[in-house]
Amino acid sequence: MDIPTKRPLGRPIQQQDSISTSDLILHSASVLFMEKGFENVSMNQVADHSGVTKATVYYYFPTKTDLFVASIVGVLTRVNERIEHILQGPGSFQERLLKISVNYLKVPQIHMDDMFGKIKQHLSEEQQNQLIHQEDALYQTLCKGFEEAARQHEIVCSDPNLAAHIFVSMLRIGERQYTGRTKLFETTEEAAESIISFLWRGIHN
Amino acid sequence: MDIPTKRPLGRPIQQQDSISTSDLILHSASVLFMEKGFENVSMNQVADHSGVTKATVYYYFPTKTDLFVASIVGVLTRVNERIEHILQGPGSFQERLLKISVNYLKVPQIHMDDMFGKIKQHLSEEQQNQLIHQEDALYQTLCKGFEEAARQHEIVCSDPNLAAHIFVSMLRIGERQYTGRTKLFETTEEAAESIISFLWRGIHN
Amino acid sequence: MDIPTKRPLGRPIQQQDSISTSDLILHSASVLFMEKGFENVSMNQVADHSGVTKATVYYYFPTKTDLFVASIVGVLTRVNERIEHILQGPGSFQERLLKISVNYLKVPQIHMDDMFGKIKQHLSEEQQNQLIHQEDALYQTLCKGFEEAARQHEIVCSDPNLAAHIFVSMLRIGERQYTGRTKLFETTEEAAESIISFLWRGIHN
Amino acid sequence: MDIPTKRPLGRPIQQQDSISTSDLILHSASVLFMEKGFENVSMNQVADHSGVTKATVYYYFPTKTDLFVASIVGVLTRVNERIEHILQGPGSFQERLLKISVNYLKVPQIHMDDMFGKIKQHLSEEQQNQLIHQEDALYQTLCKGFEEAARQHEIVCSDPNLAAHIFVSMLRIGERQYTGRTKLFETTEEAAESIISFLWRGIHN
DNA sequence: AATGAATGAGTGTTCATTCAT
DNA sequence: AATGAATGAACACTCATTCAT
Repeated sequence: MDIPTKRPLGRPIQQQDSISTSDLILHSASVLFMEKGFENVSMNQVADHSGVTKATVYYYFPTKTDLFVASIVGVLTRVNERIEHILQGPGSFQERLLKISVNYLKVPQIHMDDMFGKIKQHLSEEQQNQLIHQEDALYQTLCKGFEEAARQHEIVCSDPNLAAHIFVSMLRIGERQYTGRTKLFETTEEAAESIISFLWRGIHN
Repeated sequence: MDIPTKRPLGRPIQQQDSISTSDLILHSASVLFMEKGFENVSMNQVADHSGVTKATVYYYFPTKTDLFVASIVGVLTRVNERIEHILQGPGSFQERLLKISVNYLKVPQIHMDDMFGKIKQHLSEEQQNQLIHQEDALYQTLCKGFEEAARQHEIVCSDPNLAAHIFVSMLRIGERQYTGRTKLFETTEEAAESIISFLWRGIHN
Repeated sequence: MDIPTKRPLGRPIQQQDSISTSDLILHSASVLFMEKGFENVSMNQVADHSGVTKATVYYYFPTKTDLFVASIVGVLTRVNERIEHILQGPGSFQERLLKISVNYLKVPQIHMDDMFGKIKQHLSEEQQNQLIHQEDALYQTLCKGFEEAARQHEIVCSDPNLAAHIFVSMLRIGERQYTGRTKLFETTEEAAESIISFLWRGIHN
Repeated sequence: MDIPTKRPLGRPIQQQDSISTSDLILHSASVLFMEKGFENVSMNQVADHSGVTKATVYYYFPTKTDLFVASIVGVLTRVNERIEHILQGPGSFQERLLKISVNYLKVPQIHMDDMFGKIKQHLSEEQQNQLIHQEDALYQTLCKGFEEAARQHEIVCSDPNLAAHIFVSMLRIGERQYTGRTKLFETTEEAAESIISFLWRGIHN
């Protein structure tokens, strides 16, 4: 019988340089939500994964959807920052896009739009807006990247916003693991390269 | 108070030329599953939507996942037939692809791959295979279309399989309704055209 | 896909020397009920085990309890006949009792009285009486055996009815398989002998 | 219409010196399980009988079988203590055995072995072991009683373990209420005396 | 004689949420 | 700040039974 390390009641002594309980929960939540999706994660699971009790989770996040929104917004924010950083870095546009692709593909199931369609029903308008806003920010970052690249004549692109969306959409196929017999790509890197290469050329003759 | 037309117990009087109960359920199920996703549809909802009792649903489909698989396989099969039919029809490849896009986009949330990632956990290996097989069939149909078009020199395409996947991936952005301020497209047709046009050219200079 | 050998509708051609459907069901039922107990056997299981449909089971037995009573009465009747036959056979009383014990112990879980306590709640008075009557018959058969043996001075026994009940009760310990570390008996025969021997020292003169 | 005193949501106001909810449930459960048997008691019934909701029952006992095991182990433990206490008390062995019998017979359907056969299928190995262990403890207590009595020359008994089992087995007939016309005993006390008397003639010297 | 289709009432279990401490 | 105890509503699934064929 292993005694579960029960926290004493009351406010715990704040450990120096230990992350706050709320961040702890947020982190657990985003991991779980991204892995399993909204409906397949229970507040109990979040609590267990965080090492706190369910009531504590509720202390910080009044509802499950609040927790969901907060955790996804957090992830999107970090991804956005990462993309921005890469875009402002060195290299040709194609090289930077490749870097983004690889990074993006390594975040499991970040493709929020998939979720949104089905999860919308659970969210308040306010909560939807929060998510949409954050997602938009991400697309705008990419959009600006395409715009700048067009201005520099690195690419030809009449609708950079569309390009941004199509780019993200295409990335998704890099995740396909379950494709029956013929695996599409061997590695994340290969996937990224193929996709970028396709994006560049299209199928015209 | 509206009295719900309750069926009596026991076997109902055989109605001539009315669709079978099992097809009725299957239809309700596919509508609901595609609209809300696996977890957000309860067997009770399917039953209500079909106008039968939950027990009747279970009479035909032993588990929820069985119902899910059966209904999705049905949808995929019909979509596949439709695509095949369009591909074998008249018009340039681009025109036919456009037709497919419009059709495809009108089926709400047919994008199974999104689901799979999260739903996998609920399915037996056998059930996963069924779904994968059906999805593969669809991609193969498209793949053949790209191959043939390449042979006819309508397009240039070194990897028709990849092209098929990318095509489907791109279609997905046609569904984006919730994109905050700037709606991407006004109509399904416009979406289809923009996407096809992008697919054709890519972003190269 | 194996096609289940579906019987055609309507009355089947009566096979010569094939047992009647009703007996078939009765047999399956008694096997299942004795193995798992009343509550753990569903009408569906009985139907499957019999190779007929549930509706057919209901055609012969209007309710589950009716089927239960009929099947148990059948078993008890056969056991009673068997005991009577042994008692009227050759050998000393002790030898015949031993034979009964071994036979009895090989019928799994014939100890109806255990069941009765819990199953009573499901049975109508009439059904309870049927079972009780059949059980009584069994005890009376044994009782007469003890009486006769006392008259023949093979045993000393002031209350043969009590002796009969105690005898059956004792037999029950022969079934104990799950007794933790120390198994009580190695074989059915050993169990029967030990029990009879114990019983004897209680009824000898 | 009697308004059922509904508890409000959330943690209830701490009542001083009132038994814990978990004990309350345990008590209800053991009463019900012993009266009706495992399968005929629903979690809803346990909840109603305890005056809590089903969810509360699940708060303390994760599954029905867990509740069952916990409640039976509790009963067996208490019975064991009671027997031990009587055996260590004053009086001849026969007198003490009589006391045990009367006590034992007043606990309805404590005869676990009956249950086990049928209930096994629902229990995990671990759970079965718990039950078996507790039952064994009880038989060992009795066994030691028989051993000690033999050492004191109060009885003659070559196999005290067998004697313990047979003793318990015999007690069972004291419960027979449903024996058709001829009731075996009028009172519990009479039953106990008859059984002990019968047992004695089997172990006297 | 035997069946296929349907049902109503339950079962065990989970979950998001609430509240006194 | 954090918790333990409790709830109401739902969920997937089962079962004995009914009835037109």
